[in-house]
Amino acid sequence: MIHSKPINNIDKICQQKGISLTQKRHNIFDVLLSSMIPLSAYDITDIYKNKFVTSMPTMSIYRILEFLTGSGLVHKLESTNKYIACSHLQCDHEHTNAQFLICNSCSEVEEVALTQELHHQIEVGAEQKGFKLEALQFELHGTCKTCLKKQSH
Amino acid sequence: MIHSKPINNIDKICQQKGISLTQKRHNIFDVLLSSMIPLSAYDITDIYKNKFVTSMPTMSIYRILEFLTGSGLVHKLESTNKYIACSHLQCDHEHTNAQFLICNSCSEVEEVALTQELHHQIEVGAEQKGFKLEALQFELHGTCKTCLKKQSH
DNA sequence: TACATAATGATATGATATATCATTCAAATA
DNA sequence: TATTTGAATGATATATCATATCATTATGTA
Repeated sequence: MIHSKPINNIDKICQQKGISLTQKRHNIFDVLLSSMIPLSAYDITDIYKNKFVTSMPTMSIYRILEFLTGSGLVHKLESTNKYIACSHLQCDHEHTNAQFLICNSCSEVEEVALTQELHHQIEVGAEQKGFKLEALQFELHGTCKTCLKKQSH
Repeated sequence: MIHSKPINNIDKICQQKGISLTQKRHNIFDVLLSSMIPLSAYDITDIYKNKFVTSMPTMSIYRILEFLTGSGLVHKLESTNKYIACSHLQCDHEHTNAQFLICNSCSEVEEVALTQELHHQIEVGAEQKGFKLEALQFELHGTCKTCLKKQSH
């Protein structure tokens, strides 16, 4: 179990950042926040219907996911095509350099900030090839602590 | 233009590695090798038809791509859902740690070996979280040398 | 209220991918 | 050479992920 603690002050954060969080956007964020594992837009559709009784079209969910990822509240995992709430919203630093430890066994994800040091090294490596990096997002697949323990039994 | 030089000794390499490269697998590999940019399975379907006159069902192409990626001859870019021929087949080292510089402007990709140093750092960072890494694949998005030059004009 | 703009809904369709069963090919052996 | 067997490929259906577009509704402001 590598899930991080819930975020309760999302409204305050959004107010500070000037992000307009409608009720529905808030709901989608809540669905992601309540989930132990990343969800697809269609997963969210199903969970939303159960959780909020009323249903939302998947296309609206995609739109809201786009808004939430654009605002930095949610990340999209490119390697699995799933979405996850940012677990570093409390921090005041930028989150353009995220590193995700994705467990192939239980699907849980831990979000880790990339160290300045590491980021710098990678950037310099790219620069040597004449390549200008944009935001980094590393998706590291493997096995989490809990699943490793289970396997060793 | 960051494309690497073509690989002519693919058959010899496969023989050495014990990879059974059928004509059709060879053809798919050729399509990828001839392309400056990563291709989707459906892209390959179209190109294959033109290049080899006869057509191959996309599902067969998926199967062959699975074989080729499993053999290490081809990489799948998770961030774009496209496939690319490995450009380090000549080398005798393992290619479990690849880094791709993906140009968002021209779509060309440069495959760079991850340094032992960097790999080690990342592995240790993950280990500190109790996380056991599998093969690393970093997909770095940005702008390549050529496109940067063009933009500055 | 009236207007303008942002947010959401509805519908259609495109793009990527897997599952399954049938058929063909190719190597090994009788 | 004929036969067998397993690997490779074809065909069909369908699941999954995603975007485009136009219509409608909600919200803030003059």
